Amino acid sequence: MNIIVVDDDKLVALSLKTILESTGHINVMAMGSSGSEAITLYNEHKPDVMLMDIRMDGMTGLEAGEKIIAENPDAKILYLTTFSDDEYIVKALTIGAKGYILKQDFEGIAPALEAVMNGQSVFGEKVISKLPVIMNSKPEFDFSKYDIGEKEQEIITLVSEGLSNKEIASELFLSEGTVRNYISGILEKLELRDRTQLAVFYYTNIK
Amino acid sequence: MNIIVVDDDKLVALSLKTILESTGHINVMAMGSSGSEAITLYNEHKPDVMLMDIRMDGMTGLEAGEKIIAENPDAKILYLTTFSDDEYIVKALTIGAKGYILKQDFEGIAPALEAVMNGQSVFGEKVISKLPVIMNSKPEFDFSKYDIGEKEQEIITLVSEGLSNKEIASELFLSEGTVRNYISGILEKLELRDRTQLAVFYYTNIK
DNA sequence: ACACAAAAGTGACATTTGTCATATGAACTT
DNA sequence: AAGTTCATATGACAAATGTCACTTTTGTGT
Repeated sequence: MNIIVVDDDKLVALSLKTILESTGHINVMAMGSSGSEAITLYNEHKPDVMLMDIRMDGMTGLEAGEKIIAENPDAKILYLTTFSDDEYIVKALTIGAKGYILKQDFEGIAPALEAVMNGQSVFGEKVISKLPVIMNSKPEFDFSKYDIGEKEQEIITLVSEGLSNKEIASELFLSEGTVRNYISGILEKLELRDRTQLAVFYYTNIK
Repeated sequence: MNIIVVDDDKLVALSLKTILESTGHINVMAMGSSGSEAITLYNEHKPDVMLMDIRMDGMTGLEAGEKIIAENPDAKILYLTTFSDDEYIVKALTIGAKGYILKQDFEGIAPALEAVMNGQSVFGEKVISKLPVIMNSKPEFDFSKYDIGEKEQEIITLVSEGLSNKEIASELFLSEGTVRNYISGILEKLELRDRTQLAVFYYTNIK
């Protein structure tokens, strides 16, 4: 199997080469240390798999990968990261990377390459378990930043379930007028105009 | 590496055993052919990895996997499927399976097992590319079922962006009254009460 | 040109909603 | 006890919303 290793840190790149070549059936065709180099090297050698760091000076591994895949739709790119970096996972997936594994797990790299070679996708230990969470949950909304208290949050929820003021009032044992006042305050703090915008806000930023 | 193979089809199970053992460093400790058997075998042998079919008579692989993982939180289960079966992917992920690969890809199974052994997760060819889509998209709402036309859909969208009737009217070059009439009709068809409920409906069932 | 249906509009009406100024009462300070 | 704060409440008002019966306009086929 012919691969290319791209890593900022030349020492890491070299170590990888050594480890991988010692397996006997992996051949490191070339090594690079930047995103732009990655693109050049890929086109020059067309490796079976490209093993690339995700964080690099200049062009990041993701940008480079995106370009490579745009030109070579079946390019196989396996990303390496130092710690599992939530934010990049989804991005890596969407550009069509074949995997996302941790550098530390050096024993796992060779098998991962094999799997990728066979058309599969590989993700490091904690990466996958985070996926369902990352994809669904919003960044956790900071109510306190807008000075919104407990009861107000409750009301926001109820409004966002489609309840009328009267219904919310009876649900919370408040008078309808009080509910109105609460909502009025919430709208002002969130700079919204009406309850529908509040519901929209809720579904876009909170739940 | 010690594994257990569980497959409905005993011929398949046997073929897998043969293929995998021929690699030299995979040992098939036991074989099963049903979900309930899987649970017994797992507890009896505590394999490094369990390779299991996802569809089986009686208890499915998923149910069995769920129970196994509940009892053994770091059990490593790698699912096999005949064709990539969208609906199960998410479920498999949420119960904490280590992978989801295609049976057909017999060359890929051994490397996948290696990777899983190393704590990684492996997904077959087309599985991962579907993930972002599956997780975000709702089942595709059937407007025609409610007899809701083009323009009505447009209005639903606008309402769900928080626009007022006046704004929608000017956006769509309609009079405000017409917009109201449209909304009135939509609410009736969808059995909703007001625009806020419509927005809620939108975010829960459509987008 | 006529007829017919679909799309768009109107006006009137009751409700709901959002805003605001102000009031009440309970729980704490001091 | 007087003062302060906080949550809750009231009433009045304007604006937005939803409903309905009915009209006008537009487009399409004959």
